Amino acid sequence: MNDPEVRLKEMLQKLRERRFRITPQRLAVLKILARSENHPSVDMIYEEVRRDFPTTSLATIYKTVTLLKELGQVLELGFPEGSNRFDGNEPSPHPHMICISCKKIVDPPLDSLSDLTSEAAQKTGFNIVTHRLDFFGICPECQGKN
Amino acid sequence: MNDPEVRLKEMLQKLRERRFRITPQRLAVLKILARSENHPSVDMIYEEVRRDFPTTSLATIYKTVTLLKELGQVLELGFPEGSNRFDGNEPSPHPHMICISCKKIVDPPLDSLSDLTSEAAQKTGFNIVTHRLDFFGICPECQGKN
DNA sequence: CTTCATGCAAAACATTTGCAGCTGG
DNA sequence: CCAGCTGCAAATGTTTTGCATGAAG
Repeated sequence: MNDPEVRLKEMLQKLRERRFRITPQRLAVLKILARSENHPSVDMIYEEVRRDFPTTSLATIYKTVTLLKELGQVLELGFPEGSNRFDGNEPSPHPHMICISCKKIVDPPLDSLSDLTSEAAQKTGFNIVTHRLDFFGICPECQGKN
Repeated sequence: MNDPEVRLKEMLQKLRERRFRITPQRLAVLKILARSENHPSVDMIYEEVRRDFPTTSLATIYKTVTLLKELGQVLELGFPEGSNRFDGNEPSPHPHMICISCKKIVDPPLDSLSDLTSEAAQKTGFNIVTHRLDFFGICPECQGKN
């Protein structure tokens, strides 16, 4: 896991570079994303920010994560059947393990897909920009619960 | 590519096994999915079915693809930012190359991910049920168009 | 004939957008 | 100060659902 303090500084740096304002609401979102291991959804972030800033709106959370995504400071994992999840601690593409029971998302320690990516590019002629790899299954905790 | 005729027969077989009715609308959808190489969206299927059965509703297409998915006869590729795409010709999980410009989806000839899957399972303790691997980039045709 | 499928319209749901008023720098 | 942000509510777009009518077997 990356150092949350460092990640927070990097995020703030990117915002300042592009002359975006650091509002209390934004700072709260950044902090949550910088340290999160649990790949929060917009709703989870919203609930947490609300504890400190009860008037915050969902739209602001959406706007903030969208902005951070455009700055390359957060990785969005979109799901059609539910709300999207975000990784601000490690914003580069990497594989995810998703528990279909409790919806937990963890990062497996796997080697990169660079070989597979170049093979795919070479065989299809595509110019590959990014990728996404998700494994779906039952996490150890949920296996016990049956 | 699998033989569309064979795929169609397999699909019909599965429907009959479970005593689902073969309606003209369903048959039209099955045919499109069995032979499609282009991973059609519900809307694309809808437009095509409408040519033969102009009164068909979108809801019926949704119901049919959902049914086929439950029978394991179609693979759904869900996308949060747009409409989902379906592969009825090869319903098992496999990698996809997605053009971010023209939205075309093709199957690259890549070896399976079984090694990576077992490594991920072993390292995390997950019981892996399925997976999804997408590469996003620009297809050869769209590269020319700049 | 009886059960299941169709087609329509309304509902559901996450996300986006328009805009008036507020505020960071 | 004032450009850019917030918060509200309304809009969006895809997919789902309820229900009366129609057709498969």
